[in-house]
Amino acid sequence: MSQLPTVLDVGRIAGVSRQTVSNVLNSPELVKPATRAKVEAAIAQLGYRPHASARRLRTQKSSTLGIRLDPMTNGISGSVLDRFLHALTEQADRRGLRVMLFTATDPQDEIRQFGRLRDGADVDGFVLTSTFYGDPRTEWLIENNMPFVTFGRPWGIDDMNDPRHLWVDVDGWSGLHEGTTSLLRSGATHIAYLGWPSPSGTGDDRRRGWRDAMAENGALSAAELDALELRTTDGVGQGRDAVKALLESGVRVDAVVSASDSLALGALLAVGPDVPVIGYDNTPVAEAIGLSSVEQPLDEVAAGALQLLLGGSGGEIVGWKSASTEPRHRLVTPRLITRERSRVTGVR
Amino acid sequence: MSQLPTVLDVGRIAGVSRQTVSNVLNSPELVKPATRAKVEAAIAQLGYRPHASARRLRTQKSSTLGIRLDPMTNGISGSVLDRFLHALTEQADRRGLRVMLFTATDPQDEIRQFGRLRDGADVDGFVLTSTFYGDPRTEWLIENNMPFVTFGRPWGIDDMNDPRHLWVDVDGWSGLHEGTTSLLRSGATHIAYLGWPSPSGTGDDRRRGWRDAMAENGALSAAELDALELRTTDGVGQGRDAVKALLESGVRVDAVVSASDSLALGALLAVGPDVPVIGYDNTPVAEAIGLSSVEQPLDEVAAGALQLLLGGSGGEIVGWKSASTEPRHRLVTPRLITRERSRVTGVR
DNA sequence: GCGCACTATTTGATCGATCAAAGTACCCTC
DNA sequence: GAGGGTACTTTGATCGATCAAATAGTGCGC
Repeated sequence: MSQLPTVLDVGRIAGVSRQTVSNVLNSPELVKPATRAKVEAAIAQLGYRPHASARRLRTQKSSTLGIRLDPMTNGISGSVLDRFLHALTEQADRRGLRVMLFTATDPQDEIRQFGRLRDGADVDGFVLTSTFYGDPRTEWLIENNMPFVTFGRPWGIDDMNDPRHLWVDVDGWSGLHEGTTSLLRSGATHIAYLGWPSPSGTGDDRRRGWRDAMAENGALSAAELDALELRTTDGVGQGRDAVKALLESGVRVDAVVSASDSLALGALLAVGPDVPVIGYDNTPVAEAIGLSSVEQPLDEVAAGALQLLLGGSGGEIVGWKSASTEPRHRLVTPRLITRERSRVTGVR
Repeated sequence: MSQLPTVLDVGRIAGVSRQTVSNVLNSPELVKPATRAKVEAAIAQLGYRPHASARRLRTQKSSTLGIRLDPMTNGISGSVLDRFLHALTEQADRRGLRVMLFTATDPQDEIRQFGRLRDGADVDGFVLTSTFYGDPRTEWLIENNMPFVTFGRPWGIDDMNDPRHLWVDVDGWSGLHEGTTSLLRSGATHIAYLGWPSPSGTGDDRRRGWRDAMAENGALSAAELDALELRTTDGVGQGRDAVKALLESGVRVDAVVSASDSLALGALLAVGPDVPVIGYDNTPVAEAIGLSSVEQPLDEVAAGALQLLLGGSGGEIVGWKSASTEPRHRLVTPRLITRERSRVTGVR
């Protein structure tokens, strides 16, 4: 087990000083091409890798992002965070960043973790998921000057355009608008919406997508739309019960669009195999069952998050203080995955 | 933005030297209680946190574990890794360890990443998932003296007792044995097994659980058992087709046990709502659909993995070179989650 | 041929912690 | 009271990199 090579060893072999080796790695434009080639050869020969901790100590940067792993198993939609995490890790890697995980029991605890990770120079930026009304976490991060980006819009009134709050989100409005429109085109007119109780930033956004598409179509009155609008907490059973109640009340339902695959699956159980249903998130369940669903382009979300955090300039995590011309947020458009027909029926 | 306090600042306030502060943190038993109290007060007063990178540079340890995030969206069972990851992060945190993610395109690439992360002192141990026959990764790690533990037994002939290979696994045999036995007790005799093609360490293990339970019961001959044994690649469609073919061949099937929830869901589609089916992994799909399934106790797996890696002694990641009396592996027993009845039928 | 600007490279200092070795008390024994 | 042990604390050196400033090397104008 020989010692790992250091900049000094590389310099010795290449016949230059340690600083020149450092420059080749960090500011190649300062080094004469011929010298650079020699150094690069020596690096390759020794298999040299910079010692990340030493670099961090000196630069006071970790090139690492922290992300909290959700405590609750999010049921069916848990895989969304999972896929996002994968996309984020992959893209971060490509930019020389690492991703470190942590857990927290509640927002207050999460803030404590922010502090710990920052003080230890473990991470120098955070990616937050599942933001909510009046989220104390973003406030803390802004006050403490920690770079961060959220996956999810800030849902407060003015926050959305706060230049200090970088965010990426998926345009749920567009997803449900597209889904609803596609059903309308196929001949359905009485399309129900199955979503979550207000206020829910994400939920209300998706609901408006359905409502606007229905309004554009013009076949139904506002009162009729109100009747087709269902709200319940997330879950297969809840979705099934809500739709079942709607049907029993005698309302005509040609199709259902919903705010999640869980609810959509519940709807499927209630309406039977012949009424189209569209879910949201395109989870493995949707694929397995043959349920149409709105897919969030998580690669794009991850790429956008990193781009905002890095401020376009390169490997440096700068947060919102990047050049003032940089955009502060990004809204990506989801796409509808259409599947043949559900294989689930309303047994029991 | 004042500078973060260092050991020196703490020492100044407490009226001791930097090393004493360090000792309070790392070897409190060396410090006189009265002194320790003063130092601890100073630490609290300043809100001091040790600088992780500086410590790592000096000790050449990172107190960080690396784990690869699976590149493929594992379909339905992806959530297993997800839940494991959460359990691991939480338990690691409790022991002062951090978890860092990385991705890789294939085993060879993963080995490259091992090297990068080790050389940069980013991590000092790895947790591997989804091991397979003749896995080159474990070999590399052993040769390069990197501590690691696998979630999954090494499936080579002699590897299972190799003292240098620490592993934790779930006793798939037991899971299927229990599932099969429970079905037998409820009156079924012709229970089919739906699993993956050999050789598959995990799959063959689960298959034996079924087979042994059936043999103990003694109602069927070996030839009859052979006829009830199905093997196909993982997937809902594949499972459905395999079971459908079996039924069409005229074989009697009272129930089905399977190696995964995906296959189980396929089986459900083929047999209809009145034949019991048991899946494996207890994924959100199983819960949503109302499918009985074998649940892996991932908290226990994570705890076991860390215990093996830390060798009982405390916060130090030592790998297999811990005290020779320590156990080298751990097999945890899954438990069967019984659900009322499937809600899925064989439409289309 | 002298000086100035500019480029390329090297040297000294430093980031914040821990290791190793060297003090400093204090107590005990013969 | 000299020597030796034990308990606690401090000092000097170091981990591997980068920053800041100093030094060599080069070209060019006049």
